[in-house]
Amino acid sequence: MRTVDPVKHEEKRQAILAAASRCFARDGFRGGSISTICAEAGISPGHLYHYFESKEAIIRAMAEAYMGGAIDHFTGLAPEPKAIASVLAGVVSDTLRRDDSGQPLLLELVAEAARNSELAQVMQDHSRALRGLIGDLLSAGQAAGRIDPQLDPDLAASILLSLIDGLRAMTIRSPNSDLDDIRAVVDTLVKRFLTGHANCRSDEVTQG
Amino acid sequence: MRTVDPVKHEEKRQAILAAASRCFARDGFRGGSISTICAEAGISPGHLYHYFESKEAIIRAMAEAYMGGAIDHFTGLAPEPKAIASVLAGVVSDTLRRDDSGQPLLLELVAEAARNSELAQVMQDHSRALRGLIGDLLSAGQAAGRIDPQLDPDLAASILLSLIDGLRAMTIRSPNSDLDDIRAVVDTLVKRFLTGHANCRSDEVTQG
Amino acid sequence: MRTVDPVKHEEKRQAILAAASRCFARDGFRGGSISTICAEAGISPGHLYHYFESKEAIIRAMAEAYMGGAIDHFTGLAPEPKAIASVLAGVVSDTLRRDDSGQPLLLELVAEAARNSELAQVMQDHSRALRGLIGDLLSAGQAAGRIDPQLDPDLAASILLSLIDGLRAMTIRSPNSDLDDIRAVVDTLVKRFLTGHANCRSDEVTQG
Amino acid sequence: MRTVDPVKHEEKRQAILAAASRCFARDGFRGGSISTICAEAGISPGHLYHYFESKEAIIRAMAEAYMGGAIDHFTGLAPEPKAIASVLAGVVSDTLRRDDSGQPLLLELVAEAARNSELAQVMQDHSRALRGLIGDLLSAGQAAGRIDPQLDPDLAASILLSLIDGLRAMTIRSPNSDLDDIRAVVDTLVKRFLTGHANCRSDEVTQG
DNA sequence: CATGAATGAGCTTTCATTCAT
DNA sequence: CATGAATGAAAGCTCATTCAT
Repeated sequence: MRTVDPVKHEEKRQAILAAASRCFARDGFRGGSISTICAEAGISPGHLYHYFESKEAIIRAMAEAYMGGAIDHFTGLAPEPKAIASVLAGVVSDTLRRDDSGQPLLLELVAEAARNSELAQVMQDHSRALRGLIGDLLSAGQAAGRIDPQLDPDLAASILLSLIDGLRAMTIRSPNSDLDDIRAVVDTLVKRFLTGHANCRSDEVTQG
Repeated sequence: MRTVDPVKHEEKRQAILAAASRCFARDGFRGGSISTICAEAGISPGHLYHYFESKEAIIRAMAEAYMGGAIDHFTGLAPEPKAIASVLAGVVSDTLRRDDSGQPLLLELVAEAARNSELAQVMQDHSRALRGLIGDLLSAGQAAGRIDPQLDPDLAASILLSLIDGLRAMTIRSPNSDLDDIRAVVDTLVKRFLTGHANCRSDEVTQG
Repeated sequence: MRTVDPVKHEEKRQAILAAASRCFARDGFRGGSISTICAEAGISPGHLYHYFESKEAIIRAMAEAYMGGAIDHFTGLAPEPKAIASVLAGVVSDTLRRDDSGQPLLLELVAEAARNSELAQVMQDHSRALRGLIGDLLSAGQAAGRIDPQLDPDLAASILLSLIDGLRAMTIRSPNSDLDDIRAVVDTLVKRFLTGHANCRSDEVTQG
Repeated sequence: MRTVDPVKHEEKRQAILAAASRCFARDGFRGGSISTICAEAGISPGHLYHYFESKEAIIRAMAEAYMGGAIDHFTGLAPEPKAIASVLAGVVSDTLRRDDSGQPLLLELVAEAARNSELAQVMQDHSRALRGLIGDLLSAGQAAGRIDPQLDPDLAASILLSLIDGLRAMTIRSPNSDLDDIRAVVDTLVKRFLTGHANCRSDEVTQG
């Protein structure tokens, strides 16, 4: 009757979650099977149920981890108020750069949330948190006079998140696009949107 | 020697497709089963295979119909060159208005296309077509001096489509948002993006 | 209310049977489907049931036709009593020559008869008839002093038939065999068996 | 960390194979269903797939086991060179004696091999091996002066195998035959064929 | 005579989950 | 902690057969 090492337990849990991510990214939530995940994680199916009570629970945990990552990403951001528009434009357009193999997962997650209320809850909570973080940045930018003061920070944040989601869809819709070109235009779009200023080409704005 | 009405055949096919849409919207592509679809369509499981050779084929047909609808939507648009920015802004923000029960389907479709190459093909073809239609509108707008001439029409179209996709995700991410507020901001975003002009609040732009 | 032309009816029946033969030879009795047969015969599934009451009935009719062909083959044989051993040896070894695409059917038929009593009956009746025909030839040969008089004609006939069946299996077991070589040895075997004489090499016997 | 006994696994595999043999012998390969096999083996349908990856795989394994048995049978044979003709005659005619419930399976197997290339390969490999074994016996007999030296051992072996196959068909074609009578004649046939000597009635030859 | 729409049982296979060891 | 044997429901799909037209 040994005591369980909670650290090891958590590590294993994370390893399983990572394996699940890979499987789900490859095969989708319905297509990825428990036995595939077990094979990928190098454990037996019976054992997996010591860490997660169901497939559902894995998906939920994964969703939390996935979106938690996004929150960390934005939390880490603490730009000079003057540069906020540029930084946000960069964050959005960087969606297209990250060679995140989990890319497809986000869309899968959103689609699944549309019919799984528990997942929907997780998603809403995280989206609210994200909106809050971005909204704060925008407010700071407005205080510094670099963001159009008439924009509602929360609504604008909401739309920026939508744009990020949409760009993930784009890589599937139009996989042959030149990502650098797209990024430049996205950059322009975000800056024009946030500043409300004329002629906000990337070069000019970063100069100003 | 009675060759039966091909019109009836096509009608039935469409009815099955409609039933499938409802089921897939409710349960997802993997979750929606042939037997559910048959129940919804009021036919026997065996009979469905007189109309579609596989579940895959149903999904493909659905994808084509779904995206074909979008193309029709944009093809129907023939705005005054002067009003193009406004009209496109309206189209984008209207994504949020349509109580299209097929809403969740689009994301599902994109997620599925990420791992189903045949579906990916359908999607790419239609996306290209859509981009072309919107790009033409933008070119016309540029010729009329109402759209920023420095924007590449195809890239800009691509991003508008992404935005539409992203807005669909938003209704899931933040179902409690006030859609009218969102629409107003989206409107602003699109106009600022396309015109490149300062202070492009909806009211002002439509006046100009 | 026209009167049915019985000749045309019978022709169609035969055409369907021929189509069924091709399908069954290709796919087996269980594997060959009614709809495949209909496609091959160029008729609709519903119509097929005007000619045969069930798939079973088709198989039965086919079995009868198939074995009837063998009976015709042997009935047509009316050799000089002196030559009977040679002729029979030729008939047996010719099994390997006929490019009868229905070859596999015979084995299929026998295997099926092992578990389908109705088919078994058909098969037994025809086998008895065949044995009778061959037995008569053997008796004639014995009367002419060219067949070992100690052989029971019916038993010997039975074994010759077995040999024919077995040779059909051989083309599947050893498809790369040189059929001419095999035929020569089969020839020797049959002659030695029937005559009971020493050194019955084909050349010598036919001379003698 | 308990890796379970691979012996038990193999035993279960064999038990399933045995159950499958019984089902296939009764219903044929296409007629015998997975669920019937599972019922016969006393396991659940899902569980069967821990042992065999498909129905096809079961059939293949069965074919291998079945034909492997025949090889063992012949490998076990190490007769005095003098007695080879008798021994082989006995082996052939014993086909009719064995109350092997798998009898019908062989024909089914051959028929199936005619349209299943993987099965055909298994069958050809085993047939070649069998021919080799019998051919060696015949060569030994030839060296001992008891087998007609002009016979090609491989061809003769091929034909003996065919005869065995054919005798299996006979029990279906003519189930009312007196098997002992048949066996005696088969015995005669084989001896006459192999020795090439006159009057090789069983009694005489075994004396000589 | 002829069609093909329609059925529904049954097929092979997959999979989340449980449990004895 | 860890295994993998075992379950059974449900999946996608096929097919012989019937029937209105």
